[in-house]
Amino acid sequence: MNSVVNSILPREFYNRPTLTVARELLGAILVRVENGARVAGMIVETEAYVGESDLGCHAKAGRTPRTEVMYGPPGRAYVYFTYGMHWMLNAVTEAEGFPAAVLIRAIQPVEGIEVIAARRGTQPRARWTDGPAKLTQALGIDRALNGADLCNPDAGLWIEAGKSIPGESVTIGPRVGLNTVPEPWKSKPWRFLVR
DNA sequence: AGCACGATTAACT
DNA sequence: GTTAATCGTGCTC
Repeated sequence: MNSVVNSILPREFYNRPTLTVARELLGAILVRVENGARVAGMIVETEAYVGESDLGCHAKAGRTPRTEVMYGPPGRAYVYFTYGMHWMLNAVTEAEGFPAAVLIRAIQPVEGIEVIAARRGTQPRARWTDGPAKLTQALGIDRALNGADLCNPDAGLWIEAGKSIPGESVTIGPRVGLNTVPEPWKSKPWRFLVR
């Protein structure tokens, strides 16, 4: 193989139950291309947000300008702004018309270390990309990528197959930051993390 | 038109 | 452990 792009995960990967996609994204490589340069990291933490009935999911508000992308086809990026300053990256999952997505919460830097260091260098290396808003800052992801097709390399953002993470290396637990979300949604074990 | 709050982070006591 | 930063979104009036 001689391609610059290595096995981009296809749309069928995302067109499956969100929990399955969240689990299988662990070990995959999130790739951003800016001005022809690759900045990439291995995904080590994800969370699933599943449908209008999930009161932790933005789609609980139904179809609105903000949630529209989640109702679209799988394999697109849902990027949203929160806390007045942070961008979060999700991969849209399941069939078109059903709103669901996987939040990418942490990556381990693999390529483009200099670019990441330039953006995150004020912090210790171990904290460069260990949070959902940290990795979007490190990879230069913002509203311009909302709705981008992760299955089309022209968009400059995609996910490649990476290494398989064995079950004994995966920790599963409740999603983080859902402080005012009612039970049982607040405690659903929909967070996946590589030890 | 106004308001409360957020799938967070970094700095500080 | 606590808190400021900072503004888009969805809901109420």
